[in-house]
Amino acid sequence: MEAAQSQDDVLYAGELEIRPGGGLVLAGGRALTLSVREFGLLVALVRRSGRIVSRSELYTLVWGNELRDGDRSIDVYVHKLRVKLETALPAWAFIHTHVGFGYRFSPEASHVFHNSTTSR
Amino acid sequence: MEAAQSQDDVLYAGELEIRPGGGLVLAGGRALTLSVREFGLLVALVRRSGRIVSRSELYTLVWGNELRDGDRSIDVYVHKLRVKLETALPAWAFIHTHVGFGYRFSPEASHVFHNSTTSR
DNA sequence: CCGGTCGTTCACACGGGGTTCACCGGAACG
DNA sequence: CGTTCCGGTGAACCCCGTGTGAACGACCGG
Repeated sequence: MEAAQSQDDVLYAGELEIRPGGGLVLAGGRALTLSVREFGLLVALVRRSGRIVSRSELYTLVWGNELRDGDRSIDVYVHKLRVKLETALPAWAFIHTHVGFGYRFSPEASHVFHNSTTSR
Repeated sequence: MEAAQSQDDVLYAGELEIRPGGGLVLAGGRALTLSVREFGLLVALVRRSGRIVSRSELYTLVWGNELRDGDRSIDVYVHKLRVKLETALPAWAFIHTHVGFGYRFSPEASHVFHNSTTSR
């Protein structure tokens, strides 16, 4: 499980502000509603920003025990997280898949179709 | 197969930064998306920088068994790697062919057409 | 009880990855 | 030169890893 951190440290990642001690996530100033698992997963990823984290490591960090073969919980929760993050901040992509390796957290501009700002 | 290395050693080669334990490659600071095979091949080559590595040795290192006669996997994956590396760092050539012998990894300035910086 | 949320699991869809094949051009060789 | 060998390259193919919607049961507050 995640090592306990001081109650008042704050993580920043792009437009995100995360208070691991308070269970709070602000996306562009607005609060996100995350479940316990979603929040734990996000914190685990953010604390390892830029690195690829394997599924089994993520599972151990957030769920607290070993990832069983065939368990898809990680995939499902990554998806739930992505949906909420993208809903809040459509212009950004945060969680990147590295097939065969795991997931990497890094705020990057999403490849939005170039509706040129001058369109129409 | 590759000998296990400490999880946090880092290989540098020109503009490349490679974390064998983390499955991550940074090219000029930006993360590259490599498949498992591509990554293994790159690591094997970088760990032998400057030396010529035969196809069969590469195959044994990355695939874990003997290279069968007529198997072109190495060629294909060298090509895939080259494409991704060149896309990320057009000014550099990393993997050099030695016909009849194998491949040699070495970051060298590529012979780019001198589009003078004053072009356009 | 009743409705809602949450975590887990399942089923199916989908795309990326690994392998193989075919074709091509260049190099080496006689 | 003509032939042969070797590596480069694009593409077809199938499988597996991942994405995704939904069902299900546990739990909780009202």
